[in-house]
Amino acid sequence: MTMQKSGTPKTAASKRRGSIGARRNPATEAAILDAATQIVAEKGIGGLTMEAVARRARAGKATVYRWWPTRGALLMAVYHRQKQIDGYPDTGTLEGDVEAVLKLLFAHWARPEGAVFRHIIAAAQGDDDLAEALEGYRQDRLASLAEVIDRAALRGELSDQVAPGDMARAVMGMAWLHLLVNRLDADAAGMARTLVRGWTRPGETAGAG
Amino acid sequence: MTMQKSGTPKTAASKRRGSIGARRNPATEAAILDAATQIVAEKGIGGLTMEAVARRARAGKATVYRWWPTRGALLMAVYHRQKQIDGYPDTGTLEGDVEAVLKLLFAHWARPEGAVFRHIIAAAQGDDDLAEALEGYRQDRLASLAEVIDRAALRGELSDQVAPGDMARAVMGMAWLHLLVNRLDADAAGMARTLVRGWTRPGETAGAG
DNA sequence: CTTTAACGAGACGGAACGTTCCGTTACTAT
DNA sequence: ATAGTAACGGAACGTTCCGTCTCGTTAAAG
Repeated sequence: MTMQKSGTPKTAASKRRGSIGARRNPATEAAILDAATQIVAEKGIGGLTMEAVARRARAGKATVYRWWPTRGALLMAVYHRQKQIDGYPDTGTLEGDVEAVLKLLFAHWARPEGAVFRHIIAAAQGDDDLAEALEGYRQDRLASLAEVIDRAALRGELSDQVAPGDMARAVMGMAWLHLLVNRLDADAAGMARTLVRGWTRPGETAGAG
Repeated sequence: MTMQKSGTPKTAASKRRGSIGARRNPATEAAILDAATQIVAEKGIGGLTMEAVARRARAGKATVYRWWPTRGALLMAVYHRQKQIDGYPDTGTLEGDVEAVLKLLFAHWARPEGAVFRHIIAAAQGDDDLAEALEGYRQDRLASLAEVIDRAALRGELSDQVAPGDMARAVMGMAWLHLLVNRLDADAAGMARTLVRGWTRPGETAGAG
């Protein structure tokens, strides 16, 4: 008499993670995030379906949906899990700092797991919730860049002709552009030079009407 | 014996666009691109399914797929159809030109049809063919920016410390960033100033490393 | 012990996918 | 004139994924 229904092995604890009671199972959370990370790294965002994640994690779809109601939420969780770039190095000059920032970002994004971020930006274009989450994260990153710029200001290195906020956005824009067009191998030092130094000849500041 | 199958009105030419022989029907192409444009403008990229396009255009799905094998290809066609920004104005200064470029781009992207571009960038993140098409378009845009920068060089306005290619990419990055985070109302003049003028104090060029 | 909630598994209807037929149409080459 | 060719609208097909919903099981909380 086969008591169990279908393929429900009750033999060992090795399989079937199962509930640990009326509370969230950390092992399940980890398994789902692991699965999602692997899938994105292997097949890109196109392969990341809630079904595929549940399958690989040996989890029920309901469990996935319970904790991450949308694919965007799941993506964001995957990225947050591995973001640990919080401070940027202090090289002594603004240009050196900007170069270091760009190199750090490019190196991070070039990793298989780091590639998730471009898909987050992409998905945010059609997902308001994700767009909001991304905007929060972006402001956080801008604040980090502001610290770099503040340091330059304390050194007395900064011009008062341009707004620090725009400086941060220029760096971010340069970084995102190269991420989105898959040019993470570009010359970060040259970019930093272009951003930080003026484009016009020194002392000749052509005053715009 | 009912000769015609199902609902095949043979009464007038008013309905059923139909074939015009063994060649592509321009009316069909227009109808499909019109439908796609309308759908994106009305419901955003999320509503743009091949089925919906075929429905609205009163076209067969096979016809849509015949000419635009992927949604990305259709998106690109919609955008190409309405892109007519080819030259940028000559304001007399690099900073003025960059400001004009940014304002033109922001104004264009802010239009309901112009919003397609951000979805193209998004879709390109997971579609190699579209990514390639986007890259071609991007190079074309970079070339346009190069013209602006060349004009400044001819005026003798340009510094020789930074690469013109990086200048163009910095402008593009700034523009794309604001497109992708829905900040097309930002201060283009300030951005232009930040990009073109140096960030550091004039005459004090802090030599890095 | 009873209640509660998370767990794996999977059935369900719906939507869109991309493909494949069909019969019709009209240009094109013979 | 006649046959060949290819695009057209339309519809049906099987597949995949969606998000919701039940199950029976498990173990903490009360």
